[in-house]
Amino acid sequence: MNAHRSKSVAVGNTRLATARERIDRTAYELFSQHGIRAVGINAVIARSHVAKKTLYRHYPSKNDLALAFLRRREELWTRTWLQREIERQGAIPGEKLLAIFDMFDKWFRRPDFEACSFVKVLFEHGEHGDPLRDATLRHLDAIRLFVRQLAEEANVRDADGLARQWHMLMMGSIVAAYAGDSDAATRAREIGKLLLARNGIASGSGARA
Amino acid sequence: MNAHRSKSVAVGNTRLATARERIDRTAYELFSQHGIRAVGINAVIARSHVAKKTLYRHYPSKNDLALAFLRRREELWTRTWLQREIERQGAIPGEKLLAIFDMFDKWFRRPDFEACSFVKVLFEHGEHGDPLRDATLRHLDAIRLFVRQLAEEANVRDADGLARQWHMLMMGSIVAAYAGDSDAATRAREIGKLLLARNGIASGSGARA
DNA sequence: AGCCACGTAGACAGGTCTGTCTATCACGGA
DNA sequence: TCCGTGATAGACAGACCTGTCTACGTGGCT
Repeated sequence: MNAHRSKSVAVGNTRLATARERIDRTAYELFSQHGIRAVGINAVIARSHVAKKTLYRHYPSKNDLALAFLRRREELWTRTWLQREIERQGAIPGEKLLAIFDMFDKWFRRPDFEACSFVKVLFEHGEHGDPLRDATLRHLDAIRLFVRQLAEEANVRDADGLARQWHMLMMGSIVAAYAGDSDAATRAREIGKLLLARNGIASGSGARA
Repeated sequence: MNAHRSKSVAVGNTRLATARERIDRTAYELFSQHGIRAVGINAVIARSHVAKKTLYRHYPSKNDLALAFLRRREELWTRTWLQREIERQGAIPGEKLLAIFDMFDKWFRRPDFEACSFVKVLFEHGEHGDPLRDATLRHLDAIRLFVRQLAEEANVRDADGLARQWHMLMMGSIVAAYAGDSDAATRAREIGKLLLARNGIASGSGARA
């Protein structure tokens, strides 16, 4: 598949990559920054230097493009960024869980921080029956299940319960950061330590790693 | 002002109230249920049985109507619902703070629960410079300041810090509930008790009031 | 050489939304 | 009685957005 220009040199962002790749990357940039509703198809094709017909060949509708964006977001944000980085943490029980908030802290301080796409899309397309809503819920579930794995590794009694509380903390800190509190991750981490202590996990010193 | 039909009988919802009142009530219903973006001016005028010209006489633009909706939301939700109900709680330190989550629990289980309008609008109109964003942030601040008052009443050391953590919990539970976890308030309440204990407040038994 | 699949460029239809404007009605006060 | 004010009903302009369609170009494969 991807004949013709598919052997294009792998370059920066928009130069000579496949049309498909340019679309995907541009949609990712624009959707994650401004949300899905706010970005029109015309903005995507203009920024990716692609003909409208080409975009609609690869994605029959904007909805399909949005679903592909969410999949890519899980690939890049959840798996490659969050999970991969967490997995290289030490094995002290609870260490990985707390490390989530250390990563969030850096994330929240990025100048282009634009909140979690999943939460954002959940509120943008929250109407029941919207396929985007359902997809978003599945992606949020994936994150929560990852947290549950970490909780199981830490040998807590009710791993699912802790994971749901932890996930709630994560989302709460994202909203707080989005509302302007750039120390939200630190505050959430503090609460996380209380939760770990309540579950019989010491979780080292009081200071941040 | 409000001549002519202004002395209309105070009735149910859309019957014979002032045009202004019908607009306000309809905008509140529709905006709080579906969000601001999703509801068009035409939907508001249709449901409130008002001429488009009348609406634009009272509110020069949809933006103004949205700002008025947010003010009304603070009036009805924050002040009349949340604060008034909390203030009639007992005076045991931390009792009022925990009562927030008892109210949230009922709120989350309402079949028409559609999340917090402020959080929703924050994500819908999050672009920097949008006047709706700024207004929303002020309304969220008002809630947080109320929580801080409660924290001060409870004599905690860092009332502002606790209020910010508490507010984060509140928003996190709202997102979690919106994502389908109807027990989100109970989970948040549990965390709240840990926070109170850490601040030297006993907070009664383990069971819910 | 010639076909074909993919690409670009952009006009266009059809829909929706905001906000304006016209025409008409009804009530209260001078 | 007649005027003014606010209300109704709805057509309309203008913007924008999705998705279709036409016209054309070009490189690889047979």
